[in-house]
Amino acid sequence: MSDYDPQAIEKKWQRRWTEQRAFEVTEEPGRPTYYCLVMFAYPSGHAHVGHVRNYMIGDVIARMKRMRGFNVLHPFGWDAFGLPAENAAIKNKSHPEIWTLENIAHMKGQLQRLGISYAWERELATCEPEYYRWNQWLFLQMFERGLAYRKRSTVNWCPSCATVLANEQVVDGGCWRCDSVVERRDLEQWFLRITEYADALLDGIERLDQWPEKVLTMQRNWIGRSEGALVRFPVSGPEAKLLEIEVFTTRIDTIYGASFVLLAPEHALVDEFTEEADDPDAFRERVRQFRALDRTARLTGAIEKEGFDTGRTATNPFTGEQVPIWIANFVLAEYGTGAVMAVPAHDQRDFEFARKYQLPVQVVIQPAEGETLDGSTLEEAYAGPGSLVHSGEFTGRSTDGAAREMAAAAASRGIGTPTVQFRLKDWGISRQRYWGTPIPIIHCPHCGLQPVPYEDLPVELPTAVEFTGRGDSPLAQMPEFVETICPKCQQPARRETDTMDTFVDSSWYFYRFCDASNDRTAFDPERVKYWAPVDFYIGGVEHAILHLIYSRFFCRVFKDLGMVEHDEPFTRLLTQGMVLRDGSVMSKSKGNVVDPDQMISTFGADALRLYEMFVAPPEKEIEWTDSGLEGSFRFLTRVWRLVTGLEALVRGVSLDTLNDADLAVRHRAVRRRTHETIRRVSSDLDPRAHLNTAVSALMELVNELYAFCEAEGLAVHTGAERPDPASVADETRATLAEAVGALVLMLSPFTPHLCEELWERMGHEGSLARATWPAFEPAVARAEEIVVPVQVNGKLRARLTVPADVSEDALREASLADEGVRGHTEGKTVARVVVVQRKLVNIVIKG
RNA sequence: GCGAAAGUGGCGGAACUGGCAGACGCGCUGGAUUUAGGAUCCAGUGGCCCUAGGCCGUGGGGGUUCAAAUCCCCCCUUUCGCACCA
Repeated sequence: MSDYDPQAIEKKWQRRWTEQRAFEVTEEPGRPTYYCLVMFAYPSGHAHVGHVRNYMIGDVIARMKRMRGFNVLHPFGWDAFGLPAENAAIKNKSHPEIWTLENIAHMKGQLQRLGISYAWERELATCEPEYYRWNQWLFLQMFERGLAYRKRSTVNWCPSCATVLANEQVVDGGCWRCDSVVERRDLEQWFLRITEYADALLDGIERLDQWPEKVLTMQRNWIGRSEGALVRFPVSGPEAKLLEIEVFTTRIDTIYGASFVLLAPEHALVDEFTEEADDPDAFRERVRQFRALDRTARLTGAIEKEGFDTGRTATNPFTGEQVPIWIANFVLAEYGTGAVMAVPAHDQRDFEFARKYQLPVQVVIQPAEGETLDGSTLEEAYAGPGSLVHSGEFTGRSTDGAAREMAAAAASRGIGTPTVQFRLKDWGISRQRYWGTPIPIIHCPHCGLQPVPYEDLPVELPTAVEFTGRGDSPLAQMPEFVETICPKCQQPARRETDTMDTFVDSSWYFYRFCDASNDRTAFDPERVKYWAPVDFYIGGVEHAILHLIYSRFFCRVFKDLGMVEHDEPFTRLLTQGMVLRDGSVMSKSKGNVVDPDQMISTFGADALRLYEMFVAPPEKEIEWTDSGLEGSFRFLTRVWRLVTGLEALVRGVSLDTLNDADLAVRHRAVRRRTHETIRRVSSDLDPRAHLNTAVSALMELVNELYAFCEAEGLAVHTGAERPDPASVADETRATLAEAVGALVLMLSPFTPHLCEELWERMGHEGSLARATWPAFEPAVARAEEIVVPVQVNGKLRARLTVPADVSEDALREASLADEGVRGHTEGKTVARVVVVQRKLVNIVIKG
């Protein structure tokens, strides 16, 4: 029987933490700081045990760091703008704010029932004007610096969400949120010039040595830097019309093999050529067909490569030869210049195209070894290194360095320039929806785009809005919002009715936490300097390119504004694995969600917390199992029985008199285990963040203490009776007091309620939240005797118990003399004895 | 197709720097306690051989080494990322 009652204990301590404001923080100069952050939450309604895992990892780290003397900032907030709120409002004929605030209240309750040690006084929600006014402020700062600008462009349009998506939000041609097939639309849009920082963002990756390599690779790919050259091919035709096709190539070293030029169907010259074609209608129709091709298929390469001859030619500026100009469906208008030089011998796509349409294939690179390549017999393009052939004055050069040299040559002849291209595009932030930050711009028919004056911020979202679900922006339908006065000429003007992408909100919230209630600026740079950058950031890998690249971009903008001093916002990143059930991610639609409240009411928050930390390392996916949770609960019951059973014995016992020299072997063994556990748990938590093995070590300590108690005749293991302190030796009581104290302290980041309760029962004053992490004493942990395995030819044959300070020679002699070993060495020649001090002996024999 | 990570008992996982493979937990088996069940406690639990004892064993094959889950090469599988980016 156990009287462990998690519900009562958890309620008691949660109330006490709140009353004592145990986790609120202020700046304390001179103390080391630690900023532990979990990605804030979208208030979708209910947190499930998958979300919760993220927060628990953060809480264990935060609590541990606090006990190790750090001033820990561990805040939480809400990524509260976004489409689901609006959709729910349309469906329920309600208001997004009502839905959002209700969800926040519910989820906050869930988190509080888990006993997470947040600095709740810094809680923020991005839908509050007190927050989003600073989005507007930052937007205007960027507008002033040309980092926010407006342009007409073809954009990704999600028909279901009725809004624009950034490139980063299009996944496999579908909307990242609802999976609808993304369409193309031409719209005037606001962009943030993230490309200005493309090189800086790429270079910064090199210094992110505490980020998972996987995330860095994804960011590198996303930025997609490639060095190459722009080269102009003059179009042949009437001299009055000097047309040129500019191509981007990374392989200018193959330009002597460029035997035709390919244009994207959307290229500007295509319309020109259409008009001048022999049969403009037929030409136009073919172009139309290409342009109408499914965009997803074009982007993913899922279409057959096709093209047609424009009938025009251009001059290869290096060879002077006339090469045909074709239009090809696989050439992308949005990358480079929308035109490419085709070198079929050395590019597989061009090769397939050339073979299909019988276009010439000229080999200009010969590999150093193997057969000599021949354009007429080639079976696939050769893209490797080699030396240049048929390349005019460059013949004989190695591909190594030739590209740089030839780009320079192109530049000096005025036919091209070395250049760098990025796959990264500027970030389109306009959204034609209501529930987001209004873009603080006024369109004046006379003065053009006018920023809303800083003193008029925030531009607040009007509350009396109708949600029709019609698809156009609700704000655009509200004359009282739209109609305004131009701040410059005082004439009637119109407000911008688009709102900002919610990723703007989440790109700097970690700074706002440092100074959450500031109503004069976004944040005080001094306060951010005190806490930031974030030391440990924990969240899902799904944000590897979206949120994490935008935040790195904003960090640089703030640095240029003189508001932050660091280069990177997040020093260490941990991407936690998802919690699966029946092999798939938990979701409402699959009906496989595990509700934390239900688990809490059965087993308590502590058991849930422990289970999620113990089952696997934080980075790994885990499969939810009820029996695993039961096992964790069982362990906590064991801890409860052990500590409450010993409570009277250890209360008030001084550890000062503990001295190994006076102790029996069995007591020394317990102390050794205690300190060995302190060492292991400490390093498992920090820096390794292997929370699962830290828990294992604590379980081993508990097992050892049970065995010790049984051997000492202390009947705690059955819970049958509580020993009388007067009948137990002082050494035993002190040994147990040390062990149990360390156990409760080290377990407390995982199961804080249980440990607080036990700590109090053990007679300690004050909350564990402010207690000190146990100190590791190497001298105690060091064993006087060690067990050394002895191998013969690599096979384990004996274990020797020897003094810890045994000499190499003595160990060798003892090994050779061991009876079990001699059975294997008898009559053989010992060729060699490998002795690894304190670790192992390996005897190598022959014959 | 390219790139990265991973593959260890019935299951989740451990083994940190090349040094006792399987810690810890789940599950299972046996025992104690109990009217019974549950709970609890104790013991056992990689496979094979009848045992003492031994042999085999970290996806498969090869290699380096006194010694390999760990390092190298080839192959297989899974997961993730990228995918006509010129």
